[in-house]
This record gives sequence, C-alpha cells and structure tokens, in this order.
Amino acid sequence: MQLDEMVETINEQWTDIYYLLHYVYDDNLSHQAIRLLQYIEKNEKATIGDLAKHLKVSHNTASEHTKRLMKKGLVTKRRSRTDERKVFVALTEKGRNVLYRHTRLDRDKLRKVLENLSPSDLEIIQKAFSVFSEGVKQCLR
Amino acid sequence: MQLDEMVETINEQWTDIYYLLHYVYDDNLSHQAIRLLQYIEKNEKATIGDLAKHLKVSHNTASEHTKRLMKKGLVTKRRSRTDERKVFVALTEKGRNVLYRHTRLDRDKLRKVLENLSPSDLEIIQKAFSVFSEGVKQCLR
DNA sequence: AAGAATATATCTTATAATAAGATATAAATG
DNA sequence: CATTTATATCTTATTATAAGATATATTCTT
Repeated sequence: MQLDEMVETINEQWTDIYYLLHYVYDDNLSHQAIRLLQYIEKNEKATIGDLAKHLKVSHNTASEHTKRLMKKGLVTKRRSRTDERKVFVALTEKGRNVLYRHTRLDRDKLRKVLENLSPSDLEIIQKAFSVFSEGVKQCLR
Repeated sequence: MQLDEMVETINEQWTDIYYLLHYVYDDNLSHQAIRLLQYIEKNEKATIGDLAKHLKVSHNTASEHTKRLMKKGLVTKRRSRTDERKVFVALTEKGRNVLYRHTRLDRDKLRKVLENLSPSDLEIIQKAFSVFSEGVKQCLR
C-alpha cells in the first residue's frame, strides 16, 4: 500500500538524517538517564514516583537515578510546598544542554545543510515539519 | 538571524516528533551497544578494529562488546577470506529489528499520524524529507 | 489525636556492563 | 624468519542498575 511505503521511506530518511547530524557525545550517559532527562524536560513537575512509573522501575531505583544525576549536576530537587512529601525534579542548565546533545540535531551541522538549500526547499521543510509535528501532537495527546 | 531561528524550530519539532513517535523499548540496551549496531548497519564490512576506532575504546573492549552482542543474537562474525586475521561483524535479523526499535519511529504510530493528514500535507512531508535527507548526504559525505 | 497511607531516602546486596592492561594466537608482510 | 597486524582471552577494577528491607517525614482518615 501507498501509505506503508511512505512510512518506510520516511523512517529511512529520518534515521539517515539523525545518523549524520547528531552530536558527537563526549559524556557517557546511560539510556535510562537520557529517558529520565527527557521525561523531566517534557513534564516540569515530575516527582520521583512519576519517574519510577515512567521508567517502570521501583521507587528506590528512581530515587537513586535522581541522586546520580544530581551528583553530575544535571538535575535539581525541590520539595513541593503543598505536599512536602513530594519532591519535584527539574533540569539544570547543564542537564538541558546534555539532553539536547543526546536528542537534538547538531546545530552547526544542521545550519550548514540548510545553508546549501534553496529558499523554496527551506520553505517546504519548514512547512512540512510544522504540519508533521502538529499532526503528531493532535493525534497522540 | 532567520536561519538560526529555523534551526531552533526544526530541532524542537524534531525532538517532539521523536518523543511522541518512538518505540517503547522492552529490552535494555546500552548506549554503546546501540552505537555499535548503528555503525555496523551503516558499514557492512565493519571489523573489530573499526568498531574500536569508532567507539574510541581499546580493541579488547570492542571485542568484548561484540561477544556480548553475539551472545544476545544481535550480530554475527565471519572471517575475511582475503585476510583471515580480520573478522567482519554483521547484523542479524534480530539485531536489525532491535536497532530499528531504538532509532526509528514506531511504524504504527507514524502510520496513524499520516492517515490523519491531507494528501497535500503528505506530499509536502514526502518532498521535504527527500530534499532534507539528500541535502544532508550531499553536505556531509 | 492515633493510626494508616503515601512519598522519598538510605542501606544492603547482587548482577551486569564497561574498560583496560597483559598475554596469547594466528595470519600476513617484509 | 622476524615483525607487524587483527583479534581473543584472562584478569582486575570500577561503575551502573535494580530491588528488597527498612527508616523517616508528611498527609489523610476516622
């Protein structure tokens, strides 16, 4: 079918783009650590329990994950004022940068690629990403 | 500047799309393991030495990485016929699937999103990914 | 106010991943 | 035949990951 073919093609192009444009990571963060940072970025009021549920690990493991990330200066903790049992975990500036370096496209490489494209191609890309990301958000939220 | 702004916007949309469409991984592969599988996929004649160089680890570590992945059934090894000191590492079918589940967009989720878009939007997305991935390959190879 | 429930932290223990040095082996090269 | 190259293995060390047991503080319930 037409649509299945498009799914395949886009997936190949997607991974090609990421493979060639991703950052070269210097640090050595684990998969779980990235997932944690990612979840925290998208959910600003994430608690230890939320993280445990999301990563499907026990609460003590989530607590230790957070401790490790805090030791590395990637997240901070602050108690909730309305319920002082709860602890909100948030990204530090450094944490945000590290996360970006593990999930985003390398800014300089991306810029160089875009510089070599025509204005009309740029317009199409802009429009496509806008339509695509909107479609994703509407469809899955 | 206009282009820097576009770089930022695309990066945000890029990570939003990936965050919402990526597979839910059941296995727990390390970052290094994924990098290895990814390199092997893109470079079919990858040797242990190549992997060591690419991951910036010692040859014995690369050898052990490969051994672990082989034990999990994700890669195979075969000696070079022209130079029997060399060992080529290749992905198994299972390895390819695991890699896809860690780098690609979830096929079913992606399909559902595309189903909800208009034919003209689909066309724009198709064109954009084609232009973008081509641009990346030309610019960085 | 007392007891139950909730949220997190810590301690202990166990396993696996990661990494490198030392050493070994086999093949190719000069 | 000695040297270099490519990989494998053995040993050792560190760190990550994870869960159970237990502790503590806070909130909720009655």
